[in-house]
Amino acid sequence: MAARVNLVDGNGCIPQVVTELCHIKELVRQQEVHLDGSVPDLCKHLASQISSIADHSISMLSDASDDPIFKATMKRNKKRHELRVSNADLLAGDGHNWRMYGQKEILGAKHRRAYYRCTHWNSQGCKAVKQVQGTDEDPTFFNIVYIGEHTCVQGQRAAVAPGQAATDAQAPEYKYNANPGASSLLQSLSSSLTVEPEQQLQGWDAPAPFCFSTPAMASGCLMLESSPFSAPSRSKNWGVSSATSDSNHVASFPPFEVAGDDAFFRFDEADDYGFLDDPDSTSDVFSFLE
DNA sequence: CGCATTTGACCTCT
DNA sequence: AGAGGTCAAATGCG
Repeated sequence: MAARVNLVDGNGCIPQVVTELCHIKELVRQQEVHLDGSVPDLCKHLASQISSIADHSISMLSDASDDPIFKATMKRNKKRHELRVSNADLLAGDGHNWRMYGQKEILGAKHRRAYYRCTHWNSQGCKAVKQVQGTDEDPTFFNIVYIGEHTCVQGQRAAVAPGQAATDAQAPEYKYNANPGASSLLQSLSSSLTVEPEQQLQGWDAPAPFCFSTPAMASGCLMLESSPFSAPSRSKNWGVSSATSDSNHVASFPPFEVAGDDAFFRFDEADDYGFLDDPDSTSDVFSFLE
């Protein structure tokens, strides 16, 4: 199974999560939170992921009203919902069938934007459309923009990533709520902290929350839960190197590689704030790899 | 042969 | 006028 980490703040308060993300991002930037240990790649990747996703999510929440596409879309009275997903999530699909109807080079973007329409747009007049574009900063992540709502009645099927054949893997659709920005934020975090099965460490037991703390906040916890999103079919190897299929070696491919048995991980502030001050608690970090 | 994808042209909007 | 979005013929694949 693939681990999925969902962000849960202490009070279930989304604005507080955003505030905490701002703190984390700033601390990482100022190197007040620095990471050490025998698995520096893991530490660096976690820090960089948190920082980049926080940056993206924060800007998404604050700038959406200035986005010309957003404005144009709102003019047409169509609901627009944006989120960032990993390639694994893209392959797992959003539960609907989509048919690509065009691709376009976008000015200033490294990757082309693909345009998808619900396969039932013709038969049932479903108006749902989505746009998929690889992010500039991380080619393994995609920005997905959903425009309009499904009016079709269909069986839930996995969507198809650009250039990929459909998979039989079934995945529940992404759950949206009345706060698309906040929902996207949480989904961005969740998808960015996905761990592929090959990257699991052996020997860790039941999942425990991976907690982080900064001086400016009480606490935030990345709670492991049974994923509402399914892992992609391994046979598709979406984004994975062409290593032999029976190999357990994962390519140098995000989220990260993990090696070594004596892993050690801590935030410097951990002692002051009561997290990860016990060598055994290093399992808190790695347990979410299960 | 049917369906999905690709791709260049055309349309719309700012 | 330029950029983004859509159309539709060509192409590929099962």
